[in-house]
Amino acid sequence: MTTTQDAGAPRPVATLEMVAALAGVSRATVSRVVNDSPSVDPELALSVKKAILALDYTPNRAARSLAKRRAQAVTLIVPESTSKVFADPFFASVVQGIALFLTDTEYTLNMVISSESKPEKTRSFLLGGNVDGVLVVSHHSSDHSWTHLSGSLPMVFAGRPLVGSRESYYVEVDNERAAYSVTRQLTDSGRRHVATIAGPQDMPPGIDRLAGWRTAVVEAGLSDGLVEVGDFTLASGARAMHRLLDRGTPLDAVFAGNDQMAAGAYTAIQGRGLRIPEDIAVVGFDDDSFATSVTPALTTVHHPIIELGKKMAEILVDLIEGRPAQRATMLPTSLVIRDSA
Amino acid sequence: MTTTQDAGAPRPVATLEMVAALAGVSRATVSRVVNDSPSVDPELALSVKKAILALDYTPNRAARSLAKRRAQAVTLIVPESTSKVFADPFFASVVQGIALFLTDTEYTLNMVISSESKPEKTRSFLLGGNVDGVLVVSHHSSDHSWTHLSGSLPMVFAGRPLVGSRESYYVEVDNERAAYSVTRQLTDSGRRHVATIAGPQDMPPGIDRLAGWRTAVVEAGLSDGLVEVGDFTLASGARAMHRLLDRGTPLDAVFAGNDQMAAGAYTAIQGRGLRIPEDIAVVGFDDDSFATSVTPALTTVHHPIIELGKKMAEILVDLIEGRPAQRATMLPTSLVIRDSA
DNA sequence: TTGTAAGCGTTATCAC
DNA sequence: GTGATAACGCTTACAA
Repeated sequence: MTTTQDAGAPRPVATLEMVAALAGVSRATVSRVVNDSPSVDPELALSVKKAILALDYTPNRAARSLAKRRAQAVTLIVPESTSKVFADPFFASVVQGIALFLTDTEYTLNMVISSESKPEKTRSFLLGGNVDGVLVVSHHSSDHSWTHLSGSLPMVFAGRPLVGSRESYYVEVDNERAAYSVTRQLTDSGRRHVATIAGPQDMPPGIDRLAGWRTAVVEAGLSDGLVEVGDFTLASGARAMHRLLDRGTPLDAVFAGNDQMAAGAYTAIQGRGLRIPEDIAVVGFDDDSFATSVTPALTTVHHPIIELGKKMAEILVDLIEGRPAQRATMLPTSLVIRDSA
Repeated sequence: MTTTQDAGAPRPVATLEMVAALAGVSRATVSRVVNDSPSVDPELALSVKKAILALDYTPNRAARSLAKRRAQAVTLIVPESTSKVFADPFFASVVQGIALFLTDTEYTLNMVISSESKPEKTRSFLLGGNVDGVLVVSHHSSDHSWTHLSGSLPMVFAGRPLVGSRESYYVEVDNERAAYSVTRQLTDSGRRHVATIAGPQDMPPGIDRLAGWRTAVVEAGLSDGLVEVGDFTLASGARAMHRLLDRGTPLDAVFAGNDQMAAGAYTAIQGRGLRIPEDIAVVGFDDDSFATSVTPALTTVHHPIIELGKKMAEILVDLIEGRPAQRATMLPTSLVIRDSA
């Protein structure tokens, strides 16, 4: 047991007032310099900047928010229910993109776990003026329970919300088109029994990617019956692949709804002594860390996830600051041909 | 550059003043009720509470921070360099634990990416009085570059820092002991050629777990030469396992420094047509989602990661509020016997 | 262009 | 116990 640091005596932080005194100007002028107002004598500005540096002055966020009537903060809502989403590489990258963008702005990123037990707490936090905008990142449909807040607070979603997509702001990729094109990769190379491990059918990405696959196989004159559904986790991919294999029908290729499920499919396929891509070709979606962790490296769709996060943050800031923004933003994907198909 | 267009509907947030008016008391009294001060007439308190509810009043954080000279916020520093840490299930769970604990406090959790390009920005943010405490979660040694701030700001680390551990606050498990015991699981069951895929040797968990393995194999009279080093990623585990297998020496068991590397080892082992656990037994460390995603399910060490995050936050809050706290906190681990060994 | 001064919504120090 | 009233550090009309 040791003693603690003294929390009651904060270290001396310089205030705007002190800067003003040192520079021999009024606080208003310092404030103008700090917020680089257009109209301020360059010479004065210089001496103010010198004083700021000398005192190592940093504006106090609380005071600033109070005066501006802006929190200067955006909140990321993390659904508590699914602790898995947090470990999801998709989620991780989106958050990274968000944080990266916000680093260059005046906004701070804070995170709340949307406790289902007391949604009121989250709600009042969000609506209490503590936050200028909200970001919702979740694959899962049930987590769009915050959609109704979008009337009161700027809000941007990662991916089209299942409901209320017409009045929501969101950023996504063309899942259907991308799924179609990666499946074409399979059919074009002569595969005749192309299955899919689809994502949850109550989630837009799950639905849209399945649709893209279907279009491609039908177009190639193949059966669209080889479908098993997973939940985007590695384990579910493995189970779905086993079910596919257990059908006993011919199978020479599979499109997994994301790379994690593809990795799961790998374990099932290789666990049965089959070879990728010789016996079964595999393609995925996302191009995340799983794609290059597996052997052979996975052919997949590059999903610009970090960009997606950045874009979400950018749009949110636009919204907060009253700039016009598009409701639906589509980011481009690309095919990444590796060794699995 | 006019920004006249306001985003969304700036809903009327009730202020303390309004509550006071409605309840027919002074603002001071309302404030006392809100902060449940001991001395306030129960009857008055009740009517104030009623007014609060009626107006859906939420205290303004900025104003409160300003008056209290406390940010009421703690910051999580995320190293930018390693975008991988973010997708690391360890990281994800720690953050989850932190967020869970903070939900029940007055503190807000915010995240900053410690941009290496401009460390000054991060530094001034932290030291500018915007934050009451700092949490550092990183497996990686280089990311403890913030250690020097711990003199100026309460700070808690996930895991013992490589340097300055005597004067730092941190929470961890007894990595060496746990690694020893899970390795014993292997030696006790008669395995005679027990290898390890160690974590990075510039990181305490990597070092300590290797030491635990070594003690166990030496104690069993076995060779301690079967060591390959990975970086805690799945891919590195696979590569290390291949190197182990390529040695051409007998091998019937392996302890991987974490579950991700164990999963990588699985792909290498099964990819070569060997069987787990018949040919090679595998054990891991962490008991994360990988442990149950692989087949056969992985025998591993349960690492209470969410608890670890909670504990970190708890200690940080203690520190902030001037309560005494232990510098080193050790959390218990347990063995989870599944099917891989 | 620069300064004065009035807030922003709370908390805290006093008297009463 | 309760209520004025002065901070808290900054922004922003409004003057000068």
